[in-house]
Amino acid sequence: MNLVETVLSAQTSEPEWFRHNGSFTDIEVLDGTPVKYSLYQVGDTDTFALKVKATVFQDEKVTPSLRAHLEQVLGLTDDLELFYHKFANQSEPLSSTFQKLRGLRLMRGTNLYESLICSILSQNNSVKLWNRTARLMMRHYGRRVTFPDGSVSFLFPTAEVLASLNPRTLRSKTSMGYRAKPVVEVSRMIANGKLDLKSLVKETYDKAIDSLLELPGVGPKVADCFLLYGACRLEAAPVDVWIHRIVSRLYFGSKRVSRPKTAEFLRERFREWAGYAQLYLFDYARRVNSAI
DNA sequence: TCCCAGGATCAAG
DNA sequence: CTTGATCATGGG
Repeated sequence: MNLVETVLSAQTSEPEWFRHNGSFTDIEVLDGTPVKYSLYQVGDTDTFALKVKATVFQDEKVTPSLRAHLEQVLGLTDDLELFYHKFANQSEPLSSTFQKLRGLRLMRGTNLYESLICSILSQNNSVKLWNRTARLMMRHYGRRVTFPDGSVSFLFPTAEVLASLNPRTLRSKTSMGYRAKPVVEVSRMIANGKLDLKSLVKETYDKAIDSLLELPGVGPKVADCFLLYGACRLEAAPVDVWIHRIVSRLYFGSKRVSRPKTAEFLRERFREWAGYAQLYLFDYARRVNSAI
């Protein structure tokens, strides 16, 4: 496990965790109650432990829930060694990313609605900006929680609350630009029962994609983002500008390939590891300057 | 000032 | 099925 690389990889469909001198902090509702937790890694990449501290109300027993939550969010059961082994041959360009990124895991969200909205916010936006937008949205429209240690946090707003807003109001409060309209529209579809994400993600990949593409503000990349990070569908490979560039360079001799074909290529080549391949290529392209 | 950021959408070719 | 213009917003 490489916790720092994993959390800082910007590979999430939920707002990034806060970083505080060596440890990360996040809030999550577990068993109906907000839990604030901080964690850091001890040991090295191959032999490690995660030290977790939770701030809870009263004497709630959150350990089992928190453990299960972190296991899912950090992909702790993903068999990275199998992944490395499967694509270890030198003729596979992906293998050149393994050394630097060893221990990088794919983070998942745990809230379908939040993942979908954040994926919409991320379109044609920088990670920094869409995260700021999401935080503003939480502060303005999310439930306010005061933890026993005195700290105050805001949860992600519900679909009902965002559905009740005028898009222009949402836009002026959060500077999310033209994305306010689809955010409100999707929220209304969920609030009035026309859209059920839970049943949507139970469909096959192709069917789920088709349904998602009918939603306002949701195109191929956002749909894949939601399926991969929000719904843990590891066969999805979102193609953004970075992936588009690096895949064209590494696999097509820098020849221009369309985005749909890039996505299709990744899915067919890496199958159930397409999401992970995308993760490693993305991180490699962004962090290793000479890669592009 | 222009270009870019984890794009989507619509009109034309 | 591909290309171009347009869409807000802040950073570089």
